Amino acid sequence: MNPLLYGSNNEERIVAVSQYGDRTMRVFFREEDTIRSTDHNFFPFFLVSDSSVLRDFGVKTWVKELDGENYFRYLCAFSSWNEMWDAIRLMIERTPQENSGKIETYADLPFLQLRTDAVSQFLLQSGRTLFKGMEFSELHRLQLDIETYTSPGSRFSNANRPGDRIIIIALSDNRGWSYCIDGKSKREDEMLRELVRIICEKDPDIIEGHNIYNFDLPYLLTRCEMFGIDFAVGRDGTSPRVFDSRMSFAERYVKYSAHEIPGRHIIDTWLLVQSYDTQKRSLESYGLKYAAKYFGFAKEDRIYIQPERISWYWDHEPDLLLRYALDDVEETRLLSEHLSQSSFYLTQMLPYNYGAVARMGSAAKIESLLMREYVRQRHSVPKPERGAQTSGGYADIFYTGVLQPIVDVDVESLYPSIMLEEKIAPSREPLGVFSATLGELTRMRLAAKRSMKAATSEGERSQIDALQSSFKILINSYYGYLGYNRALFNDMAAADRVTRTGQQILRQLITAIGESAGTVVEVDTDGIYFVPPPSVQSEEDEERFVERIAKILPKGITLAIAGRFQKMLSYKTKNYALLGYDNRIRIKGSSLTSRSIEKFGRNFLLQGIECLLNNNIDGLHSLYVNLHRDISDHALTAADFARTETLKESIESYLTSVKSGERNRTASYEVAIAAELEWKPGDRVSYYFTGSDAGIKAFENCKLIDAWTADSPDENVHYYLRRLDEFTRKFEPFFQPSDFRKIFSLEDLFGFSAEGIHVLRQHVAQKELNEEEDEADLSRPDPKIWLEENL
DNA sequence: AGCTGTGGCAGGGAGG
DNA sequence: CCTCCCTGCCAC
Repeated sequence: MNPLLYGSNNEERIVAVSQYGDRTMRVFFREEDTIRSTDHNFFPFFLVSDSSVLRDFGVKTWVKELDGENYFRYLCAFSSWNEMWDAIRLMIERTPQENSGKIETYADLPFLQLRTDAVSQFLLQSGRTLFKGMEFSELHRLQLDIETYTSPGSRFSNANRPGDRIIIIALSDNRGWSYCIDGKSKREDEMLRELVRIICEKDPDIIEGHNIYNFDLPYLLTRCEMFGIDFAVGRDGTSPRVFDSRMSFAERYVKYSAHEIPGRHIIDTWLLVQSYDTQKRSLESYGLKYAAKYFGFAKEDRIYIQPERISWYWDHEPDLLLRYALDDVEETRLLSEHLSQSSFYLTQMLPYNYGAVARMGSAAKIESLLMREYVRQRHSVPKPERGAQTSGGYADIFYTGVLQPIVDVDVESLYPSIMLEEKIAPSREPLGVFSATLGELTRMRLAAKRSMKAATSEGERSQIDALQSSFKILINSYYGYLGYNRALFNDMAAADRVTRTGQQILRQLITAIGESAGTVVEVDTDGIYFVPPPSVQSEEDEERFVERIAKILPKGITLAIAGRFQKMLSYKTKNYALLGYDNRIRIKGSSLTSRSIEKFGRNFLLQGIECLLNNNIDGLHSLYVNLHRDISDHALTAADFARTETLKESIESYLTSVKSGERNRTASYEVAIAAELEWKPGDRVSYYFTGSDAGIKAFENCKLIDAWTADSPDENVHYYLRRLDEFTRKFEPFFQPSDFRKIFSLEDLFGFSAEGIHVLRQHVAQKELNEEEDEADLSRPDPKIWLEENL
């Protein structure tokens, strides 16, 4: 049976499994020797927090009390697979709710715990919960947003402070209905009761909100508790279950309070926006208003009210605030429509419900596919392998400067293709589910892409696109799963084989392009930017050229043109700018564009790069002179020179690691502590530097951005002029030293002449393939650089 | 109660 | 000055 389609017919489908009431059921893996010998390590067994759960079901169990740190009190194991299977079936019949959880090993116990919602790892839930065979448009989605009153003098709203309260509850759905519960005509307890009534009557499948986990739901629950109201919005009449959770987005993670409403699913567009941004990296903030504008969902006549002015508007212009709140829920609906569809379609393939899938990382998704099949075939599963990958993608730069024209070629789905062609899979995965599902997902994605071409309406297109992108997300995670040190089926050596093969393929392509008289400028993992040979003129020529190069590739690996550009400014590895044929400039890399770079610096770099790409040396000079003057004259505002950084640690863990000398004090944390901000890891803080000389200690001379006033500007001019110098130095590789000094000097505008100044193109010596620890190499001061003719 | 990976650049603190 | 180490941010 196709593991991806498991449970897609009614015979195979198993209804939701979980604990009942406050009785919790957990799944454990037990060391093989206790039950049955096998070539693998673990069998699944149950752990229950209350053994009477199983006794109630008449299951014969072996119960042992644990002591010490383990917070579960009882263990139960089964003497045979059939007994366990019977127990699962019984539970299924008797327990209608859902669960959630995770995996953890206990070093001192022969158990591997699946703290995850016991059985959702193993078994499919009801068709309605997994939305098998349904379309996104069939869901009933309700959007919710609350506005709160903040007592004077406070910076943040707080559900526990006297005077703070809910003033508006804005609601809408995807069937054209919208409504405001208005605190002018109702008491707050009446508002809350009305909300519970409306949710139960409307009976939506999904409840959506922007930052609903961390703000709206906790606030609502706190207020309900104060009024003694049961927030019973579950389909079974129960109130939400709350637990702390965290979601990781590439290098950072955010904490949030997950809520589960029985029978419904919660979608937090704040999390979805961040998840989207880990791939695109183009959002400046994750706020609703910014995100709605970014995606083009903001109406022209949309009302904007600064968060700190909400209470004022409530007192003076409540009607405007009502419109504002309705605009919020509408934007939430549109955002969610755009960002949650792929999770919806993924749900149909995974043994998790929609709300869980939207919160889950990709490794957990892959593992659930594997686990489901292993349990179905009643096969034991391995323990995670310790260790780490040793290799990654190949990245290199061959030229700096302005080059043209540019073709960008990508090896399509490099790592997945390698895994399929070279048959790379976890070594401890005898059932072959890894390769089978990867192959099947790839096949389904190609089929979806083909049918997209035949789609007639825009709605159909976007639906198929969501489907194929949900395949893509999973497919691209298979490689990451191999190297994940907590994955049950991980295989570090296999992960290394994948990346090494990828590196080889890239090097082959680089050689082939060079031998065909193309000029490779920059490469990274699976893509190459190069200048085609002079004989290649038209777009068709380029296509033929790429086709010819692609002939050297192994079977199953395909090359495609990912983009064509007028010019490229190549700066450093993973740092470059592109000038498209649409005259748009795209800047890549943390040293040229980064959210932690001050706004004035980002603008300076952007405009400077624009000048370089257009060979406008005069413009570059005046850009520098003007900015230098503005900084000196205090003509910038706090928004221009503020630095915004993410606080990745909690205050406790920051202070602990500073105390133990593990890390140094940092301005961002110090400023947050000094201002008594209450932050969660993942929150961002904006600050600026004060003091009167450039050699300040940053963490001792910083203030929150709010502390700055135009009347008494106390930003450290010397520091920011030094920053400007740091930004200009990024242009150093593009000019002769004397030209560089001329351009970035305060010489009078009319005295400056760009004559004779050219943008340099330099060849950068390629990194050694095998870094041999050889004396000669170490003594060499710098990579060899050849100066070449400018363009 | 949860978490996919490596490679690369920049900036700051601390100590030589 | 310089180097080391760390964190943050980004490309893929």
